[in-house]
Amino acid sequence: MARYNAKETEEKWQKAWRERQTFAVETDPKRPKYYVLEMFPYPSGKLHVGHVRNYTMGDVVARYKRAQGFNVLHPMGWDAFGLPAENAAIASRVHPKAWTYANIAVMREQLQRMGLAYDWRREIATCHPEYYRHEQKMFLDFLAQGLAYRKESWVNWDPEENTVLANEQVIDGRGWRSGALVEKRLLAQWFLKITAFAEDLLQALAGLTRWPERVRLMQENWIGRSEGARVSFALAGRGDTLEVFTTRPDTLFGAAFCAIAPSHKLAEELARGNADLADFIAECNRMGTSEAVLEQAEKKGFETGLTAVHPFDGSELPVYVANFVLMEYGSGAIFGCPAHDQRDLDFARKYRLPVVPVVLPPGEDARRFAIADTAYTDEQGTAFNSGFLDGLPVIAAKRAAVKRLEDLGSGQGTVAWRLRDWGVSRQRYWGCPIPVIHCGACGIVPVPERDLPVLLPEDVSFDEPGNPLARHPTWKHARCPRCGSAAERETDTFDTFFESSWYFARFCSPRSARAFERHDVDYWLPVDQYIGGIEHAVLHLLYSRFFTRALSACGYLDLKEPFAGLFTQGMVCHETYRDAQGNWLFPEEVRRDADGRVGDAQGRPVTVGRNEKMSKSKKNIVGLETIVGAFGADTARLYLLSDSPPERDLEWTDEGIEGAWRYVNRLWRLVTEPALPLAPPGAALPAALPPALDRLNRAVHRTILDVTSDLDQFRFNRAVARIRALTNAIEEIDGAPRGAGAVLRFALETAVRLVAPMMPHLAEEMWQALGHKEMLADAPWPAADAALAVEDTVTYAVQVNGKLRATIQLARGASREAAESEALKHEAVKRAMNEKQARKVIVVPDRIVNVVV
RNA sequence: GCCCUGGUGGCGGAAUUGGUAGACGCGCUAGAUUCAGGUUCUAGUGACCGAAAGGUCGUGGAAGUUCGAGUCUUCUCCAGGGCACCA
Repeated sequence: MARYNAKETEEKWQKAWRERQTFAVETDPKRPKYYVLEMFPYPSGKLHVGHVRNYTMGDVVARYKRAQGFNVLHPMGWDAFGLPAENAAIASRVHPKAWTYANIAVMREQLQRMGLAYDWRREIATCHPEYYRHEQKMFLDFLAQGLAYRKESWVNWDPEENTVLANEQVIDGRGWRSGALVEKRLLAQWFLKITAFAEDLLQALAGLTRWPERVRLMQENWIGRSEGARVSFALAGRGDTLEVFTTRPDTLFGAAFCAIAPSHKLAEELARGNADLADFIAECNRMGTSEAVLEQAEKKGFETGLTAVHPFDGSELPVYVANFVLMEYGSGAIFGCPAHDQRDLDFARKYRLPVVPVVLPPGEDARRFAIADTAYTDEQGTAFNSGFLDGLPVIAAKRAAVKRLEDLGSGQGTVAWRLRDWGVSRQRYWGCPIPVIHCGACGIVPVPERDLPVLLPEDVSFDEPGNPLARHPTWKHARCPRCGSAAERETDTFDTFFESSWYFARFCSPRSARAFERHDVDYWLPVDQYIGGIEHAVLHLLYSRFFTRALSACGYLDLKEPFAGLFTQGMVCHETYRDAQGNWLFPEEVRRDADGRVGDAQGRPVTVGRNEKMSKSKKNIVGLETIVGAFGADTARLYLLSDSPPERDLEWTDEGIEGAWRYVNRLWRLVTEPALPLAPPGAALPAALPPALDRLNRAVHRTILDVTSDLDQFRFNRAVARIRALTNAIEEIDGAPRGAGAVLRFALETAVRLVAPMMPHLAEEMWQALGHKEMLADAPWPAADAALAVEDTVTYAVQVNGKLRATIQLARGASREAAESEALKHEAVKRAMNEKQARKVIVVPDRIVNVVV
C-alpha cells in the first residue's frame, strides 16, 4: 500500500505555486476584493506549532475566498522593531539588525513550508527605512494637525526595560513584557492624541458587528465614558476655585470634604510652604497607585487648612490632599460624599467627618435611614436632605443639580474618559527615530520632510545600560533646521505599536515611494477578515482604529475602521514537564512508560504540569520542523483546524497529530486506489441512480452546502468533521451498480475540492491523480444543487408523552395524517400508549410525531 | 468588588437554533492481517438493569414554561478570562 509522500509532494506544489505566481494579486477595481490578514509576527527566532494556528486559519479563508472568485489579498510581513532584538544584542553581542534579519530568514522559510498562500512579493519588514520613513512623515503630519504633542507628565517607567510604557502596556501594575513593577516618573514625552477620538472610537464599536462581542466590550471599558458634571468650589480666602469632577451631582448636598491628588498643582503649590505636606506627597508618589491597592487600600489624607465653598448652600468644606485621588482622571480633584461612596465613607470615618445621607433608598424611612459601614451607592431612590432636590429620583436630581450649577456659573454637565493619550516615546534603540530636533533657541523643531528618513545609526554599543542613541558620539548632534545653530536630535524612538498601527495599509502598496497609494487602499481597505490573538484587544486593535482616523484626518485615507471583521483565535497548549530540580523539560525529553509513568530519557521521574500556552520559557513547545518533517504541513494544518473550535484553546497531543496523519493517508488511498473504476473526468451522472448511489450523491451535495456554510462562519472543526463523514460514506460503497464510477468520481472530486483550503498540497496531488491538468488552486469552489442536498425519505422520531419510542421512515413532505397514522401503527408506540386513547397528536412535518395520552 | 465567557461520555467536541443528545475524531475493548511492533481492516464503546428483546436514568445543581428543554425563564454552584482607589 503506497504511503503518501508528504515531503516530496509539498515541495513540488510549493514550487509550482511559486513559479506560476499563483497567489500574486494586483489592485483590480473590476473584480470583487477580499483582504484577509493575520496579525504579523515579531521575528523572535523560530516558529513552533503554536504560532501557526492563526496563519493556517487565514490561509483557509484566503484559499476559500479565492476559489469563490474573489481577488484575494493575503500578505505577510514582520513587526521587526522591538526589545528582544536589543536583549539579544546585550546577551550575545549580535547587532539587533543582524539578529532580526536572521530570524526573518528562518521564519520566512518555515512559513513557506507550511504552504501558506501569501503574495510574498508584498513582504515588508517594519525596521526597514523604506517602511519607517513613512511613519516619520505621518508623525510630522500629526504634529501639524495637533494630534501629536510633547508634555512633561508622570509616566509608567519599567525599570527592567529601562523605558517608558503606555498605559495599555501596564498590566496589574507591571510591565506587559518584563513583569517588573512599574514606577512613576516625571518625564517629557511625546503623546498621540487618541483622546480626540474617544467619542468616535466608542460609538463606532457598535458598527463593528463582525468583531467578537468581548473585544468590543473590553475596548468600551478601556475607553470608559462617564457622564457627570464639573463643579467649581470657590476656595475661601483665595481668588481661585477648585475644579472637581463627579458622576453624582445629585449627592452634592451630602458633600463632607474635597480632596485633591498628590500631584495636583494646588497640592504642589501648598507643599512649597509646608514640609509635612511635601513629605506626604513624596510618600504617595513612592507608593505607586497600583501597588498600594495590592498592599492595603487604606485611605490617607493630609488636611491643607483650605476650605472650599459649597456652590449650593455656601457651607465650607475642608480640603485634603488624598492618596486615593488620581491626577489622571477627571480633574484630579473630587468632592467627597461619604454616605454614597465607599471610599469617601472610609475616609470620613478615619478623619471623623460628617456622614449625611442624601439619597433615600426605596422603602426606607427618611427619619430613620442612616449609613453604617456600607455606603449606599445604588442609583435607586430619591433625593432628601438636599434642599431644592428633595423628592426627585436620582436621574432627575442629577439633571436638576447640573441645571442649577450651570445657572449659577459654578459648573456644567460634562463627560469624563478613562482613556488617556498614547505615550509613544521609548528610551530604546531598536525602534523608529522620532523626527524632531531640540534647539536651544527655537525649542522643538520638526525635521524637514526633505531630510527624512532620520536613519537609525548602526554603529552602536550595548555595553552599558540605557539608550545607545543617547550616548552615541555623533548621531544626536545636528543643526537646527530653523536657525542653523547647534542642536540635538530626539534620541527616543517610537513605541513599536506605532509600526503595527498602519502596516495593513502598507501591504496595499508595499513598494510605493509614498506610505501607500490612494487607489490601492481605496480598493483593498478595510481588511475584510483580520485574525489574531485576544491579547491585542485593547492594544494594537485600539491603536490601529485610532491611527486610521488620524491618517484620515491628515488626508491619507478616507476610512475610519481598518478591520471590518475580526476573529480572535485560541492558543495552542501543551502539558508542561519539570524534573526533580524544577527545571523545565521539552516534550521530546520526556517519555511515558507502559504504566503511564512519566520520566526523562534516563528514567528519572518528571512532574507533569498543567496544560499551558506553548511558550519558550516553559519549553512546552513542539517544533515546526519536527512535525512538518515527520508528517508534512498538511497534516499539521488539518490537526490545527480539526480538534477544537478555532476561538478556543487547542491541546496539542501526539495522538491527535497521528490521527490527522492517518486521515491524510486514508484519503490518499481512497483517491489513488478507488474501490471500483472511476468514470472519465467530466462524465455525466446517469439520470436515475440506484438507492445506495442516490444516497451518496445526495450526501455529496449536502456536504458542499454544509462545508461552505461552516467556512463562512469560521467553523473549521465542523467543516473537517463533515468532510470526514463524506469520506466514510464513500468508503461504504460496495459492488459496482450502473453509474457507480461516475458517482464515485463526483464524490471523490468534491471531497478533494472541499479539503483543498485546509490541505492544499495533498489536494493538488489528488486532483492531478484524478486526471486533471489544471491546478486545483485555480479551480472554482464546488456548487451544490440544493434540491439534491436533501434525502427524499426522512426519519421521523415518534414520541409518546415526549419520550422517544420509535422512528419511522416516510417520504419527504408526507401529510400530517399519513405521519400520524403511520406512527400510531408502530408496535413500540402502541405498547407505550398502553391501551390508552391519544388525547392529542403533535406532528412537526419531516421531523417528529408526539403522541400525548 | 464589577463585567464577560464557559460547564455535554474516559478526552476534544457536535446537535438543523425548542423537535431522535453524543455527529466527527482521540482513547479504549475484542477479533483479523503481521515473525513482532507499527500500519491497515472488522465489530463494539454515555451510565445502570437485562442472556436478549427491551427498560430506566442522563447535558454542573434546583425550580419553572412547554406536547416536547443541552437550547427559553428564575435562582444557585464551579472553572477560566478581563477590569478595578475611574470620583
